[in-house]
Amino acid sequence: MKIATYNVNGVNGRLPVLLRWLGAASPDIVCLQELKAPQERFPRQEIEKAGYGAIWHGQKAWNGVAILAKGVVPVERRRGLPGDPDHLHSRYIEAEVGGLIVGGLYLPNGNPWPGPKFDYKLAWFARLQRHAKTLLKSGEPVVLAGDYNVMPTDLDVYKPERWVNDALFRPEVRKAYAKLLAQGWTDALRMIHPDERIYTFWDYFRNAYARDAGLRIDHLLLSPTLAKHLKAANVDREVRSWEKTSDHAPTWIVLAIPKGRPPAKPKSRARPAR
DNA sequence: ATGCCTATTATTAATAGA
Repeated sequence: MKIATYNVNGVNGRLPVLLRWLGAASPDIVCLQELKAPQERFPRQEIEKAGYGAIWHGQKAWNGVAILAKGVVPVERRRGLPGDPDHLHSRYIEAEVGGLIVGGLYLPNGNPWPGPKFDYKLAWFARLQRHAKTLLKSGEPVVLAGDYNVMPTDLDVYKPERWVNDALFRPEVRKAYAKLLAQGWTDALRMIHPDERIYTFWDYFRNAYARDAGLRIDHLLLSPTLAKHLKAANVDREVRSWEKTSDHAPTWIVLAIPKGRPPAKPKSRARPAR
């Protein structure tokens, strides 16, 4: 079972790149971010033709998230996080796919710091933490995948000192990410590659990809029941070199579970005697 | 260094991204 996250940076503008990558990588489940398309302009037919069912939450010009699944339509569980005061930003969508719960997210960028956008990012992060805790407590197999807009550590930035006051690397944001992990989630890329410099994003500016001036900001977090089955994780970084490509590269994991046969929900230990 | 690139939306420029 291969699960990927990909910030496409415009699902219509990048459609040839998306379809080419889907054909080459053949993921079972994909979380997409930054559709940059209103609900009615999602390229459903082209994606269906490629063999994927889809649910999506669009928005005019900005944001937008989707979940694709090979051969099936994801069963939507929710869109938006509990406690969101406006629901104007399309940044979270959650579905059941083949017995797994998949949360696809696009965390706010938050620049500039300080300011209202940064405050919104922290507030959104807090809502994500609350919802993530609820998901963990359910004991279900869950993956939370998306563009978190945070580099968790120095190892995830080509030049940490240049980013210390950026909203993607501010201590408050890194702490929020660490606090989320401390609930019991596993950062899949880091589990497989504990010491490697791995990036998922390269700026369009300054020839960043050629210089490998990258950031690791796209993450797949696994609940304990899924983390046990993690077999591989990586970034399809060559996609970043394609024509008319996104500034992010697809990031993926492989779980050693048969498709549609998720690990059994752990039994409750404290079972009343009868 | 606050610009360099790229997309969307609405009219040739503004805004957001990270």
